[in-house]
Amino acid sequence: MDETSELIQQRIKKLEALRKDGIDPYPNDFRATHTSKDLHEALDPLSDEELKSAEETFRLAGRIMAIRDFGKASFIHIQDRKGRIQVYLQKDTVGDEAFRLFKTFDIGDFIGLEGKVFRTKTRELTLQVQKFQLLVKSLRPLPEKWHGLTDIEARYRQRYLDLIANSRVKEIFLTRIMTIQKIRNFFIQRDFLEVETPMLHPIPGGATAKPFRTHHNALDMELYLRVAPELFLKRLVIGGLERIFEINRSFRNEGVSTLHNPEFTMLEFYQSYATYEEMMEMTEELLSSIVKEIHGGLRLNYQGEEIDFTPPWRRLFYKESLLEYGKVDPVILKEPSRAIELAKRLGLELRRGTSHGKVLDDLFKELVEPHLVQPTFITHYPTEVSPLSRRNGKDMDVVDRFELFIAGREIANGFSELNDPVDQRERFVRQLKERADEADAVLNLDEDFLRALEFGMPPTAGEGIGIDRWVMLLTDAPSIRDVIFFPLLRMEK
RNA sequence: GGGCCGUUAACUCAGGAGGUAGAGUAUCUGCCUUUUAAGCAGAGAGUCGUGGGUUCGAGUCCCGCACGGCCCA
Repeated sequence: MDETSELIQQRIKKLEALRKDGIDPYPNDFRATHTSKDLHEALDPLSDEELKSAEETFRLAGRIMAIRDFGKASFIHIQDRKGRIQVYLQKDTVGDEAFRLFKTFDIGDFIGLEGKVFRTKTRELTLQVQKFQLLVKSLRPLPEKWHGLTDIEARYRQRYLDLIANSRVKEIFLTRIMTIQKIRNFFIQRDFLEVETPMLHPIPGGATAKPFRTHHNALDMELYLRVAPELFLKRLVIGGLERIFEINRSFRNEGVSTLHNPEFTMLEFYQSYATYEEMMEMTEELLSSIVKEIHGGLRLNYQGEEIDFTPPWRRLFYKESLLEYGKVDPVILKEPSRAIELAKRLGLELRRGTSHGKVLDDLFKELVEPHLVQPTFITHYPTEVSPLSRRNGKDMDVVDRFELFIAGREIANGFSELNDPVDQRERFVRQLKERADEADAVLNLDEDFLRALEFGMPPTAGEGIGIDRWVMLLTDAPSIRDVIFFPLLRMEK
């Protein structure tokens, strides 16, 4: 503890004085009957006469957020899990000794209250306290009442203070929580089962991202934190769980940015006897219903841009998007050398390789993605960059896959699943060859997954949705760190 | 990894051109029984992120480092 702080020293003295007077500064025997919200909802609509005749006694508990002291009476605001309410204490009502005790309380302390309700001259619903009890003595001063906590680093490191001081922050996280609940309900209603699959993977798969490495001591085994749950979820589909979803963490050992946190939450879902086209429709339904429930309509504002979620959303072939938004010469879609030429001219580094598909993908990220502000499905991706997707029946070089873009960023990725085990093996092998020159690539063929596929996977479509990014859109958050309680930061000092 | 910006009291912020640190909130003391950013009077509170350097003198200028933010890769 910061021993030099005068403010903390003062509060420790108060704590000692309480103990000396036989008062437990940390009791746990108070039970509230109501929350602040209960009172506001039930009593705000009442007339003054109705309120006066209400004889009910209420018990509330909360943290003291403001004190306005008048010598022989005090107004305070307390904050509980549902909000705030004003409280009035009078010396005459609570008694001299109790009032003296109350005067030692600080902003930040928790207090239990019992009393009746009235409305002040300024028409604020207020609890007139008859009895009260200290519930917790707080030893550190809270952030300032007016500006709150604005230091970004402090807000992330001490999220508890951010939550106490900035009501908007609590709203954002409530939206996140509600969103996940709605997603869960959406799938349960459609006869999907929520499952959990391993986060510790012997072979990282399901996405081409750098994994975190770890080690199991007893088994003396190298393990990786999963980069995606995909391959385990498909094993479950093979096992007969035809409709499943998982909402949980994946980990990617890559950069940190406003769109990337090393651990992030993904929804993945799989439905047998469905195609990527049905997945697109389900995505429209799912996401627009969430927007409607949270915003009351199908439009929302994200960082100054209005986004309209009214279905159906635009669908555009991958290559066409390069022509339309990227304004590229059509020859670039056919001639790998010309594509590389353009990429170099644009100053792209092409670190993922110079195959035609990879280069087109880099061009797509650079030229097309930023323009996809309204919800847009890009479809017909090159097979080369889609190792887990089923080939298109009419064109073997593209797959039955889509990615959903909103506000210039990828939100979802879905496809008809590749269930041809021979094709899957070939694509894995090709992937391993391409990555052989990457120093930190983990090169392993997931033989068990291939064996599982050989038993036969029903025709299935699957999809992943980045929950953090989706919540950013819903809450107008500019950084992914604003929607993750504890984003990864370097150690203090 | 590169560029730019930030780090001053518990919190929010000022500190011109280098001269030894300020305000508001919070805290403490006094007054005040319907206030709500309550009010009035007074007081205390600082390793100016950190380590060097320049200088008679550094919060301020220079260099390194740490942490954070934004942009780029």
